[in-house]
Amino acid sequence: MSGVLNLLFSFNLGIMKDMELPKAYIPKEYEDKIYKKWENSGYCNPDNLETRGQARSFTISMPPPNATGVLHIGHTLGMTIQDIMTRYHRMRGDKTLLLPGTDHAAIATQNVVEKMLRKEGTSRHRLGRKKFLELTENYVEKNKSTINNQTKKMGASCDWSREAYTLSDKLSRVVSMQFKQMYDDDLIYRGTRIVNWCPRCCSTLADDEVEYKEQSAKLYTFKYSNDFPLAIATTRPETKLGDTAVAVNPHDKRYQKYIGKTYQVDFVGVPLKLKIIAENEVNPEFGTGAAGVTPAHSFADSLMAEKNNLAVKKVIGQDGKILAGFGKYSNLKTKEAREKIVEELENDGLLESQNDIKNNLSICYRCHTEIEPLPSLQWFVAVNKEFTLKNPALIKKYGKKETTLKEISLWAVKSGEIKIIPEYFAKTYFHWMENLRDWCISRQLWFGHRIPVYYRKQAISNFQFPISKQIQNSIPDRIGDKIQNSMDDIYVGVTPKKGGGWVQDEDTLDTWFSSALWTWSTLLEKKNFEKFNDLKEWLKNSPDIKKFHPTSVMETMHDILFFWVARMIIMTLYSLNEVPFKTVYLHGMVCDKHGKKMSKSHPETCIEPIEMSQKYGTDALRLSMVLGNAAGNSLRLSEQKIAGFRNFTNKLWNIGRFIQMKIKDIKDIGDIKDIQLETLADKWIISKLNSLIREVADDLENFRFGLAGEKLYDFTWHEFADWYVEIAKIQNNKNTYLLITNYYLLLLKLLHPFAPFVTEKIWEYFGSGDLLIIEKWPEADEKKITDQAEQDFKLIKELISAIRSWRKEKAVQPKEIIKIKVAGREELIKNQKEVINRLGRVETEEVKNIDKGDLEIGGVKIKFGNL
RNA sequence: GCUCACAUAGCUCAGUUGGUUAGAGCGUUGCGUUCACAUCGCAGAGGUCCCUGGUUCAAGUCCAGGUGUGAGCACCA
Repeated sequence: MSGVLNLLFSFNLGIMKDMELPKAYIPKEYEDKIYKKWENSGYCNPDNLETRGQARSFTISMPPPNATGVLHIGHTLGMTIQDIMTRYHRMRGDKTLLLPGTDHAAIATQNVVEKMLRKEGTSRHRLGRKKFLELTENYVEKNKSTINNQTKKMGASCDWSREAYTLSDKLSRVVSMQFKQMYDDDLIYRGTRIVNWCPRCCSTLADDEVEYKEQSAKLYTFKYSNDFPLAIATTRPETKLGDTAVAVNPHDKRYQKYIGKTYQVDFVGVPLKLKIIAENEVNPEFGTGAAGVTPAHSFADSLMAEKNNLAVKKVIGQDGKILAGFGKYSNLKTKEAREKIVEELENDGLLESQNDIKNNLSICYRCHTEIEPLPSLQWFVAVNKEFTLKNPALIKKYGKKETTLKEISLWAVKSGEIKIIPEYFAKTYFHWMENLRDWCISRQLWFGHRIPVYYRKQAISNFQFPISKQIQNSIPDRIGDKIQNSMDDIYVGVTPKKGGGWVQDEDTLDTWFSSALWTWSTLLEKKNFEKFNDLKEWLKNSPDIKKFHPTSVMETMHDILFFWVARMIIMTLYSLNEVPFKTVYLHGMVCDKHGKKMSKSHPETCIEPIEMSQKYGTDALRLSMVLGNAAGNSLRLSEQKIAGFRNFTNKLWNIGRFIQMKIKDIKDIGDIKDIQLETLADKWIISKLNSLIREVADDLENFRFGLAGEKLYDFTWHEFADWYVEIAKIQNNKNTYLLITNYYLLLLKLLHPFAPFVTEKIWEYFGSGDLLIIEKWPEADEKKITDQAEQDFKLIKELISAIRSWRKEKAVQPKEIIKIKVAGREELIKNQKEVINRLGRVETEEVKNIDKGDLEIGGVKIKFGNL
């Protein structure tokens, strides 16, 4: 009996006698106070629990919410899962850290602030960079505290002493160091590439910031000129001013004779030099089977241009207008130029046809302006360039020293160094990683990490924001060349270059650049961090890195697998030569009950976490996030579901009330060792409970949170409360109540990760005097798991159900005397006579063995399976 | 176009490496206040596990094909 009953030693009857549990659990009266208790205890900081001999470490870096607004229900889902893992591991005695923080979210935040300015009739340009940034920081500061308060409301047991912010001085320093190191290793370069350019925002956009809108367009089929043999088809004739080739499929018999030839043509008054090239990508079925190649304004064409060493001719400028040098078309908007060109082709008899087609238009996700792909001078991370690994441990596992960011990042997941849950997302990851292009990391924004690059003054005349016209004219002829910087002098470094004509790059970094470092930038030593100029030195002097990195689990929504998760893998493998986390757990999207995404633009579909927490309690909200859901799946949520779990927390509470009431009558606890487990029900419940302990731990270790929660829910309500508590009333003796108390306390522990508030509150009445949050996680006693007891009791349950059903059907009055005839097991049934009588509300007089038929109650034969 | 996931009760979904009679919550029908709980209890109704074929002693689970739904990526000149 010892394992489970040891609890009784710390069991304090005195507390219980003085305070009585109120009739119903009212979460909002307790939750804030309980969170304060956890905070004040210091238990969420693993440093304070070091005496517990922690062997394993368990770390989660919480995905930092954008500092733009308030938490939504999606955050609640993530935080709940993270906190379940955290509380479980903390109770297991692991060195456990849940690290909170916020993300400056450059583009999103700047966008929100700019919108506010617009409302006030001003703009960031009118305010100036310094003023604008001050304003934005104030705004962020306000949001950060809202977010932190809401995180607390959700019960996240994170270590606030380690709270981080991506744009803090400390993390900004890390970002600069990372940039410099990568620059020195030739993994960051400045070059001219085709980028997604929004003419309205005057900024580059990342590939994932581009949205697509289906539209109907006109597909024009025409010849460039009369002396050119092929007709081409395009929806954008104006870009054809920049064509330098025509591509055909190498297997297309119609055009094979032209391949390799070069033609000089006069296209609507503009001279073009066109080479006929062969490309497998060209679909002979589409249009005429010949495609005009515009290297400067199409991603696909720029690749062809690179392969075939074609000239790049820019047609459209950053303002979305045709550049100078194109005669009457210059300075026209693209649409105007298109119309004019089509008209001219028609007049010249070159236009063969125009057909309506549907195609996808790329638009800016912020302002929905049409994106212009155009070449621009930007900073990039080279994903295919070789670099040398330094960490012997990684080299040993990986098998060689030389690698590229793409290769090593693919390897990390393929080799199992990083495990993705659910597994099928690994395929998505591979697909994305294999097709990854160099990552454009510069943004023409103000809010963010300023690029730590400084140029000499005399060179600056060539480089000002917005990128000047002069630059446009200095586009090199070949895409993909690493530009030889036209600046006289360039300096990349952590400490600013001041004076001497040095001026810093105007641009900022993609927000994902800083969040890619999140798992370890947050763990770097905070004290006197300014003294570190070198990342290696800083890492070496950061004890938290040794203790907590690689982190254990990255828990986040699957939509940022690429933008964030993949980039953490890339950047961390590079700078630390280790993985950022061992497991990636991806949750799905929270939808309304109709399966629609909850969106801010439709407030009626949104379920607000704080409102739900107030109404039903955070525990109910948390349970509704986890139970009935599995990794990766979207979660349909309704208020009704949350209300259902509120009922559960109340049930749990009321079991406590019952126990409290009963235990009060017991004056003398006596010696625990004397407690005997005698009845079938006793043996059954302890067997069940130990199975439960084993299964819940197994589920939690294997990230099956929904299953673990459902088992706990089911056991608590439908085994413990519905059966064992009812039988305890029958057995009605001290031993039973002491046992039931112990089992209840065990249950509180098992439920604590899922429903931390109600369990902690009940623990106040029943517990050891210390907080439940650090109680030891129960271990299953395998010896107590007995199939026989479970089978036998299952039979009794079924028999009682059969009797109840029979009583109902026959409208039998309580206490009626019945005869039960069974085929076998009559001894067992005789032994359980009292339980059967009380729970079945009958009086059994006779239990007889019969030869035929399964079961007969009161002369009625009943279908019965398990005898 | 490419890739992936999903399809189980009226609704929302669980179902781990194939293994007793396929489960839960909500809803629904009937009964019920026995002193923890009506935020409760008891009982009931409700399923061709999308279709077809295959592997197996055994398939909701594995394989192939089909149908439907959703998602991600690419984007076509």
